[in-house]
Amino acid sequence: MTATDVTRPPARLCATPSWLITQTATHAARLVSEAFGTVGGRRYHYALLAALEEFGPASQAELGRRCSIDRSYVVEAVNELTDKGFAVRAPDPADRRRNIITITPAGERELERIAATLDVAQDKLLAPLSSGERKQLTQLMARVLDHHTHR
Amino acid sequence: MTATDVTRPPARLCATPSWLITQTATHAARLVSEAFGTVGGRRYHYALLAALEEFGPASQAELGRRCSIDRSYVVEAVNELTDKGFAVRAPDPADRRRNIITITPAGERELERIAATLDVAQDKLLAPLSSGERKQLTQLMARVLDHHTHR
DNA sequence: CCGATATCAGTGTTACTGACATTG
DNA sequence: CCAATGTCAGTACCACTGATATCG
Repeated sequence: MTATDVTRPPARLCATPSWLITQTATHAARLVSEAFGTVGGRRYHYALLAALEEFGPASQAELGRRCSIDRSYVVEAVNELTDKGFAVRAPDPADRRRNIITITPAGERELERIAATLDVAQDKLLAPLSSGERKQLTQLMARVLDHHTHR
Repeated sequence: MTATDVTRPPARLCATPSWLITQTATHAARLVSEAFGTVGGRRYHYALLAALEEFGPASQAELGRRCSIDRSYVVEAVNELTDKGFAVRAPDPADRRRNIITITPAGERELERIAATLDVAQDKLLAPLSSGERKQLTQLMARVLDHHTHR
């Protein structure tokens, strides 16, 4: 029995989804950071590169909406991507407020490299769950998230 | 169809549990903060009060272990709880390194008040899920979290 | 001497807010 | 005039690290 487990959390917390989710998110963020090593790998790079690859060139505002990243942070992340040669920033001739961001071949290779690294981290994160349970969890979370991003 | 939905996230992200979890955690934290209003209500207060109520008086180190709160943050949170009269801090005569934290009657009332407020937030958070699905999600998350807190 | 405790100071990430100039 | 865009400065929350003094 674990009746005397000094690390056992209060029952109220274990029954509170928001606590479970925020706690697990902390572990998830740590696992992902560790997977990237301390070398630069921002978590946002993956999201932005994935959006660029799937939907093609886009403005910074569109990238922010798709990836739920604040505009001010998109600026920094795109700076880093262009610094490393993973994306190109160019003014949009049709709308001079916008920048058009385009992924480069090096960026596509980086995307696949990050994806492989991330896969390992997902496996560690969901280690105690079976394949079917992982799919269940993913689908439930996707529905919750979709509900909140569509207001 | 939502084929032209400008807010649709990349498919890669929707299939990445760590992204789903961290994104949902952000929404959860926002909902909980809103529920507490801007009036003081740290998220930690609930965890600490719940631990004190369930396990009785405890040292700050024990509270930190049970609630997964860093020692340095336990100090601040306990300061706030004692300032508001929700807990009492007293030196442990049996071990003079320790402080013994005890919940007060006002703290127990506050705990119930926060619990009711939190219930509403949980309902908003999991709005798109049925009762059975909410239980499923909660149990899956609890197993993942348990795995990582027990190393 | 080692380990645990409480405290404090400081850092890094990230969400958010507000301001601003430019453009549609 | 209003809305959107890109940029920047600043704030808040919180996880984490390290230092320190005290005590078992």
